[in-house]
Amino acid sequence: MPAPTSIRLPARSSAAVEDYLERILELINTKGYARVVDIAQSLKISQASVTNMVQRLDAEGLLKYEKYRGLALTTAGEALARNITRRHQLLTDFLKLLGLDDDVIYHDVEGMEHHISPPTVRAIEALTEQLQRHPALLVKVRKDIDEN
Amino acid sequence: MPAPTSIRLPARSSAAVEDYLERILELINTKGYARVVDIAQSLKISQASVTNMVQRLDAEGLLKYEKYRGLALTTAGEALARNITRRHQLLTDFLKLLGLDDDVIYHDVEGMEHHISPPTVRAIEALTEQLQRHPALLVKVRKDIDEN
DNA sequence: TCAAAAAGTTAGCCATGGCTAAATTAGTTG
DNA sequence: CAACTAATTTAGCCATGGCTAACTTTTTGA
Repeated sequence: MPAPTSIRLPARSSAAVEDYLERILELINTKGYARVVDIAQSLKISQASVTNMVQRLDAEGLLKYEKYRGLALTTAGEALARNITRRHQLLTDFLKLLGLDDDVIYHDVEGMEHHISPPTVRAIEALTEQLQRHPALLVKVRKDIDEN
Repeated sequence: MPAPTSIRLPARSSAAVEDYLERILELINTKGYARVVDIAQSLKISQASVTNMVQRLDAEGLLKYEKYRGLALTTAGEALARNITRRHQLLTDFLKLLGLDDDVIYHDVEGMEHHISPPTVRAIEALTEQLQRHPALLVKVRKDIDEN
């Protein structure tokens, strides 16, 4: 049997699952761990809700959870979380390029990110790259926005 | 009292409410009316669910509904529906410009449209206009996409 | 006109993903 | 090491927005 060349991602995750995974990865990256209380504070939801979801994510194989102890992302969970994070960052960069306010960007990305398919991600990626090479066009866009 | 110069839009609508209003306006524009059965078929949900929501939209003042008879958007409902439709069309046009497939566009717009605030709408509008004046840049973007 | 079909409604159910309150476990500290 | 505190878990609830099945109203056509 040949070595696997890619990681199998779960079929389709809900927006809630994606939000949890994204935040868990971020906590692990910044604090080194992600406790229930940390996740709850970060997502501004109750600890009870977090416990529930964490148990579900364990059942789905996206993380390993030991009751009262702690959790760690599985390979699949981490791969998924990285994908989600990359998409989030790309969208944020793109809207930033257009000159939008940080709070607007935060709000809109938070809502949109779960609904953008890989082809659209690639398209926005390509567009962002080209826009960065055409500052003059961006200047015009920002001026148009301000004039409204 | 001076004449009102603008229509008061409801505070904030759920994604479901927005989907209903958008589809109802579309049906009225194309068929001249929007029956429960039409809405149900168009949104691919049951007639029972539509009846429920239509009664709720009536209670919220977004449309006038007469049991067993029919419905008509109120001024507020139509204004909201037009806004939603305009945002939907703008997003579709934008993604089309990037060269994405119609089914991808349909899927992504359907998901994203409810999460994009007015400033971002304006920004994408301005960007779309500028991109239309720079076909060369769009060609490059589409080439980048294809190369991936 | 009147019976069958189509449309609409109601009742009751389900899943998702929140919540609070109360119970339990783990960690800390005098 | 006991007791207090913080963290976690459980139980039970709620809202949203779907569903099916059964019933009612409206429309249609022989």
